[in-house]
Amino acid sequence: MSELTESEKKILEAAKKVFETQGYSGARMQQIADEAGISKASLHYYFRSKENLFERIFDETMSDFMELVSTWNDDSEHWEDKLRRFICEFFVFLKTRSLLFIIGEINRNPDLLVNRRKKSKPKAKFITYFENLQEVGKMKTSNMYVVYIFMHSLCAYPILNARMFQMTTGMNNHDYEQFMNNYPNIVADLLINALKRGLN
Amino acid sequence: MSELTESEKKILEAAKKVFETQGYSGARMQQIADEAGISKASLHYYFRSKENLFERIFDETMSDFMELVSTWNDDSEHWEDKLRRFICEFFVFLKTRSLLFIIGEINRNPDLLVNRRKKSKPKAKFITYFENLQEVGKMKTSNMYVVYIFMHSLCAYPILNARMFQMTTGMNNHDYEQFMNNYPNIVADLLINALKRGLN
DNA sequence: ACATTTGCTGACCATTTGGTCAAACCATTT
DNA sequence: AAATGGTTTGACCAAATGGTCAGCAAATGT
Repeated sequence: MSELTESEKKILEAAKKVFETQGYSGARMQQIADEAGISKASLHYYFRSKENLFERIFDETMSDFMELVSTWNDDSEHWEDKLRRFICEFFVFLKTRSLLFIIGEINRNPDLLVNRRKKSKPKAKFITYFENLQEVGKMKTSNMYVVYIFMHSLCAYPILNARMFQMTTGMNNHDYEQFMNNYPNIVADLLINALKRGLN
Repeated sequence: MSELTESEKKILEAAKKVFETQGYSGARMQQIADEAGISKASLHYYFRSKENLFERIFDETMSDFMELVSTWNDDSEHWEDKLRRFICEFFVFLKTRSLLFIIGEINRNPDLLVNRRKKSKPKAKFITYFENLQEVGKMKTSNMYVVYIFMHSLCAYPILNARMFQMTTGMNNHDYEQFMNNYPNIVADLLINALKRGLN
């Protein structure tokens, strides 16, 4: 199925690691080659340029995020359970992808988003789902854009900013991870409660 | 009072702009010189090295953040008003500093935090303030670490991630700014409500 | 008027870095 | 065994980049 050779896989894995930690400007082709255990010339044999390789990595991670954002299957599950499950999955997802990399690169070069804008849906399914539920009268009135942003912020930022939070709260790495174990459920509680109560 | 010459001010301003948008690796000494309207040689005349100039900029912004985090004057104002006012001020503050720059550079080189750890307070005043209020029985039981992280996340992330939120919600730049006008108050409402209700 | 310090710069340097290329290597085919 | 075609690399190149330095110019001191 996968049309990638062993070398290509190694390169992409190495490139991902280096780009995500160093950013485009900070990444070095030699470092990627070393990490992949091949020569720099081989790197250029498979991927013409740094720009080329970067786009490959960026697009892949970006696609993952976009897919997640637009994933919201409209089955019969009750919205509370659905939301809680989504938040837990969202959190796990965020821990394994470098969102900081994406945000940082977009900040450096906003065109990275402009090029993608065409492909993506105009409005996150999450928002329309809850707006519909609201119209049917199954839920108090809330601005679902706010709920959407709240959910993303509460899930993403504690991961993005983990190091600084560890410092300002006095927790060490282990404490913080422990602390984060139950965190998604607290977020779910808060949002479910806010939705039930209504948020304007 | 200010012991900086006109040239030094221009350089620092230019360096801040360039470092914050491009990061350390992406920043070019020539670009900083151009932005400041002087020669590259003059840049090195005032600040020995890129590293040196970077530290100056980073430390300044970092200090601003650390000061804000530890700012929580324990006056007689009611905690609800105090919290709401703080959130509004926090939000304005975040809009004028590049938090993404700080987080990105820390991610690239965690030592930047390790060196600072000594100077900073072990625990944010915010947390102890509300923990005390709780003990006196003026408030339901909540994990104040959670409240602390909630507040930071809800304020910072919508600014950090503005571009992607604009895309996934279908708002343009103007709409989003409009939307953000009342946002701090919604955050305050949510947190005050959560604290009154109790959060575990 | 002369000397000295200070601010500033063009020209230059050493190193780094993305990228190229001819040649070697290796598995498969003929 | 020779030819073939894909893979890999050391050696090399040109441009970019952080940094240096002798010297100029303008203020400042004597």
